[in-house]
Amino acid sequence: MTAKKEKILQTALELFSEKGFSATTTKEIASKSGAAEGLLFYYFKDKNGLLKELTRQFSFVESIKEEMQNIQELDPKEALFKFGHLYLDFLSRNKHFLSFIWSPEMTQNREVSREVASLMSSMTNQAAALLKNAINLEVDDQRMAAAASMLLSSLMAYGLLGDRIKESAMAECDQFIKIITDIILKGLS
Amino acid sequence: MTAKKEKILQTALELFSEKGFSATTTKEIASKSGAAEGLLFYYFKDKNGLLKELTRQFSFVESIKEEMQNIQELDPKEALFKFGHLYLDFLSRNKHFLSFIWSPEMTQNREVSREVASLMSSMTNQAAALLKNAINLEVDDQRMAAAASMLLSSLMAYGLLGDRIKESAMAECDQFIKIITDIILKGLS
Amino acid sequence: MTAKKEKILQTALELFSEKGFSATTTKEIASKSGAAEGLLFYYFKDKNGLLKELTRQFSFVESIKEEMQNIQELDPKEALFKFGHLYLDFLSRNKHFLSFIWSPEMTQNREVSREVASLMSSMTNQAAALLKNAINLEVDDQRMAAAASMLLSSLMAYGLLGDRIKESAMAECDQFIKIITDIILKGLS
Amino acid sequence: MTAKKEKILQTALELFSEKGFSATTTKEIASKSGAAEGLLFYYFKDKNGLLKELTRQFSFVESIKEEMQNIQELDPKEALFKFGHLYLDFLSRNKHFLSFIWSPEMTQNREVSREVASLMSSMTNQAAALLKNAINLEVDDQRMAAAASMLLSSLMAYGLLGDRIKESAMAECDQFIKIITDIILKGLS
DNA sequence: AATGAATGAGCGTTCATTCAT
DNA sequence: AATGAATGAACGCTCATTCAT
Repeated sequence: MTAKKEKILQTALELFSEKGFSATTTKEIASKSGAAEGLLFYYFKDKNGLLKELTRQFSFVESIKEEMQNIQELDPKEALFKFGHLYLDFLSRNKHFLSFIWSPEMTQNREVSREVASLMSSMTNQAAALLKNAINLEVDDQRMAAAASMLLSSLMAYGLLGDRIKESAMAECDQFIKIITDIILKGLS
Repeated sequence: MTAKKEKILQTALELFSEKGFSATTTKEIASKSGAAEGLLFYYFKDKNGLLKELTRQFSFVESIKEEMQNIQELDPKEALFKFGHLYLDFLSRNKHFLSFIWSPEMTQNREVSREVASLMSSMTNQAAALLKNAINLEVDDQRMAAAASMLLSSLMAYGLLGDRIKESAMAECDQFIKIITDIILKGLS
Repeated sequence: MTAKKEKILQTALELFSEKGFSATTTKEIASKSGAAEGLLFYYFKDKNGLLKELTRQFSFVESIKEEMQNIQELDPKEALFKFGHLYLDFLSRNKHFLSFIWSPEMTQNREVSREVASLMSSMTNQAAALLKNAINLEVDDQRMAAAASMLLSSLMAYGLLGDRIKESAMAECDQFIKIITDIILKGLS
Repeated sequence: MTAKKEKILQTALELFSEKGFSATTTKEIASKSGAAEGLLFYYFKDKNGLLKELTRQFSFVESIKEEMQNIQELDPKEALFKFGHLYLDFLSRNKHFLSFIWSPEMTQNREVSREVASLMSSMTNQAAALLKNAINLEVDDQRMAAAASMLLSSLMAYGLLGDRIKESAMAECDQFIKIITDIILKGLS
């Protein structure tokens, strides 16, 4: 992919995340990325095409998946901790884009919604698998699914809302992950 | 306040929540609320004025605080369950509006942010208090804060992201609340 | 209908006739008619809506129909002559618009084509009826239809192509009508 | 001339005739003719250059003049019929192109206009000559010119407007030619 | 000769906003 | 208080055209 195309995508990502989709103009994307406005349409057909490409790429940020390979070999509890860490990293790196993806104007968009749903589903499955490894007992499916969802949503709230809700008593990152995985594992047994 | 002004505000709230601020046109608000386009500007000066007026009357925030009054008198575990139920109801009722508030185009608005932070803080405190009542042991503050956050964020994910994440194994509402409070209480002890 | 709407229509008619549909810009129509560009879309939805309205009105130029009432009472041959005259007038008044209507970009347009077909069909019928009155014999349908078509197309060629083909030997208007009606009537008997 | 240049010209002629000049894009011409967009400008300088080159080679005009050579030797009435047939063929073959030539966006082009006028004039002369041969009497010039014009314009209307006017009673091609030549000849005598 | 990425003026259209009534 | 015709800046997008290769 050419450098100019890449630059347009990156600039669009920044602006959409910062101001929203409708509030970002194609002229703004073009001038900030140093390309002619026409080029944007030459590559992506229209403004929505740009968005589509962006969410497609974002879902490909299964760069986490690569590191998941190494995780499998760790001690189960450490693996869970490491997973929490990776997820939190991912969240903080894509903070703005995630809040963009969940905004009303995106929730209405079919393409985007589909990508997001598939991403979330794969994350939940991974979390459930790791939890299963970390405890020795059989746990019924509903309980397992709820536990996986708890893990992810607690991390998500911590990571995304972070600055806004951080109470005085709230633990630091590592500490927080340890506490919630501990509570969940104890709670499941 | 006249009925027409009220109607415009309500319609605007609905549309902003559903489609976002920029993606909603004044013409749409006017026609859906049965007012002439000009009236909107007569009352609120401009589109931003409408939004400002809207954020000034977060009546919905008060509504949940009131509902939570009578919880205190229940049996601790029942109180916790009831709390989860009320919160989930609140979330699903204001689903769109909450996602609107958190969208990029709104997070720049200081007034909105402050209001929401105060709501979340008060909910976390209440959750922590209810959890404390429901277990008999002393728990250290960080653990307690983490547990309260887990409870709220799990419910939030369940309520807000609902349609997007609901796995086949995911429990129904009541069942879900029971499972997560159970896990948290067991996990804390 | 407001004066401004009328002015826009008239200006559009002139410009479309002169330069064609695609080659005429909405900005040009707006500025030449003294209206804001937005007004054009307020009244007609889009550029095509303007065109549609124009052809609808044009077909209503059955103003000829009113004068056709008076024709019925004349002597048959005089009626035929008068009809030729009216038709020639109509052609010369709408010369440019007619050549516009038959241009490739309009022939592709369904709406326009339908209007034109209905106009032509009604003209042919009237011509056939008048011819029938002017001769006393029975004539078979195909011959009659061909004669009516001859009458109209001869007048059309005379009226529309006029300036371009006028041969030195070509008769003046009245004379021309007399000659061709005479030839047709003689030819039919 | 290279095959590619030829292909571009031919494709442009087709598209201009079908959709009009302004409504045809250079991109469309390029892709349909299998050439790169740039090549079009390399050969013809700009879009107008393409059009100019196109009008310079009205080969189709020559084609009909040649075909008309051998008519002279036939029996007068047969010659007249054959003439009508050739003319009608010519019209239907070049239908789109002729309507393109007559559209508002083209009538401004002097070169085109001149070429067409010369064609029409030569056709009218030939028609008059054939008519003169087919009847034995002397006919005055105006009557003769009118009759020739009737013949040509009736055929033109039949050929060009064809689809738009064809009434249920309208005769088939051969039949139509016979009827109108018959009417004209009878009408002249 | 031939390509196609890149350009930017200008297109049709939208929309917040004004204002006479 | 209430209307809706009227405005024009700015939007997303198209297109003829250029130019490095």
